[in-house]
Amino acid sequence: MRRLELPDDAVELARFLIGKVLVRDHRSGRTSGRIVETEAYPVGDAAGHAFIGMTSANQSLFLAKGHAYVYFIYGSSYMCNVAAEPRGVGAGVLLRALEPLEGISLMQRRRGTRRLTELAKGPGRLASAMAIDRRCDGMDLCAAGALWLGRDERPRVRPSRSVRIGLTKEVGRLLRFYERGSSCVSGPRRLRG
DNA sequence: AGTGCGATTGACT
DNA sequence: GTCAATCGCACTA
Repeated sequence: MRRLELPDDAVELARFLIGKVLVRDHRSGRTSGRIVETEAYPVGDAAGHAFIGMTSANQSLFLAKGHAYVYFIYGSSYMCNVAAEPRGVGAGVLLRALEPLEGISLMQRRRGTRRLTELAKGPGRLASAMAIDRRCDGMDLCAAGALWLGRDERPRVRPSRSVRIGLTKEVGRLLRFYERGSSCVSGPRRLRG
């Protein structure tokens, strides 16, 4: 698959990434999945981790667009984001769900379930299924490496959008994108869910 | 040095 | 449907 050319801001990137493929090349094997759900955290968004300015924890959000920002939350889950702006500007897109494509048995072992629709439904499960952790933080997802973005063979449908999930700030903004009809999407599948 | 809490999940009623 | 576990980090002092 050839290198992806990413759009210029977080909202466009979140929309763009629906229907693309996330590939993980790990020593235990390759896993990949079609991205079916994302959320945008644009510049100036009080719900975004970049809002407080650059710190040791969020610095990868300020890398050039296409770099991974991976963080650990609730003592249990890793979240995988894609930086969305030029170097020095903090904004990103959270990857929330995948439809598994390659390495399904490996994902099943990592997740402890055989159900395809539950392997990567939700950001923490996505990271777990793909063996994404702190070591992936700062990787360039548009370069050759252990974690990268590619295209899917299948046609892309126009993403639906809704409010974002789990936030206490900036609650009303329609910055969640998802593939309508996919059973791998987490959470509500209607406009104001 | 102590406190509060978060872009969640899995277990349970 | 509800709810607690769990831990790294920002913030206060």
